[in-house]
Amino acid sequence: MTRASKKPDARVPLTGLFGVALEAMLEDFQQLLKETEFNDIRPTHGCVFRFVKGDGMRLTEIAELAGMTKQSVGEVVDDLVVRGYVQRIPDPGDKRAKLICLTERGEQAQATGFGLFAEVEKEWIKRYGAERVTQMRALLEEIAANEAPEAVPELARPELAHV
Amino acid sequence: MTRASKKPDARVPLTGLFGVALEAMLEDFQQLLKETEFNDIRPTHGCVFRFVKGDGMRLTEIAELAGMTKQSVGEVVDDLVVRGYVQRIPDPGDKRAKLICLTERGEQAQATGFGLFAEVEKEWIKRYGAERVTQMRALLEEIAANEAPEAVPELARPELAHV
DNA sequence: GCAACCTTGTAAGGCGTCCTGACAAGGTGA
DNA sequence: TCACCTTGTCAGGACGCCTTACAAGGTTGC
Repeated sequence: MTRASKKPDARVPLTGLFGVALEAMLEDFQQLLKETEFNDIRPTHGCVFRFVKGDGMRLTEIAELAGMTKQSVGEVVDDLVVRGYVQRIPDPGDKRAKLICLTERGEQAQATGFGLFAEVEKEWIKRYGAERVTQMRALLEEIAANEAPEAVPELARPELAHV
Repeated sequence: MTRASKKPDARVPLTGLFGVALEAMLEDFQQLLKETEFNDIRPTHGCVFRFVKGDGMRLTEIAELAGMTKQSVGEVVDDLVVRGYVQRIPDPGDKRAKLICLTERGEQAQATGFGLFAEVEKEWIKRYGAERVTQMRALLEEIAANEAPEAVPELARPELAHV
């Protein structure tokens, strides 16, 4: 205590705490996912599953949402095609473009994934308290909508939330 | 609204929110760091700066704390040596081992880094409210101490906090 | 209709971060 | 002393992402 004044900023940086929380939650998620038939899905695939909608999206659009290059997302899509989760169908209105859409299996995987995320969150609510977790979620949603609106279109444009 | 019941789990997963918050805060930090003389420090270097203490630590120990392999941390240390932030001195009590310790420049960088993290947090408190951010930090600290105690020794063993 | 320009997606190659496997040198306990 | 463990390093590779360059297809203005 006598030396406490020597390190006024010695608290663990918030970035570290975010990182630990992210990693822990992702591990819980992967653990649950491993028990399903979709156990070949890796975190990287999330950049597609998070955004792709039923009626198909263009690579360019997904890349913008994910904040990645078209090439990088293209690689992920290639992988998901091989695994049977998505397919590229020609855009009827533009011969350059292809619509990336979920296969039936892909739809199931997406629904399962979102369901498991909800499950993990419920588990954390049990562990740490509903009020605290809910408050944290609310703040994080506000932060996300503020700091990276393009990454969370559902929050930035609430009118699309039920599409 | 009529279709709201179709997607009960359509909230943005917490992992995504953690990721966005982490990225945004890290960017704020790097922005500030860029203005200092320590602007060649990258996020990867954090695995050493976060843990290394004044009187030196072994590679093995840092690797365990960081949850990485010795080889990976060794690579980071190599880089930090080249940049003049740390040095390896032979362990007097064990000829196999080397103590990794901060140079004077390294100590300054570490202090600056922790200071900037505190500054960014203050900025976020201004933006989002002291009470909410403080509550979030408290919860995150509890989560971290629970889910990955080895990664946050200060929290898991509070008696060391003022070392 | 056509030339200049933009958009969409892909191919090729590279970089950074992390891993696994194998090992030499040094410590440790029977 | 011998078998075994620990410490750190070398070599090689996986993975996720990037940059550069380009062909094919739209779009705009004349």
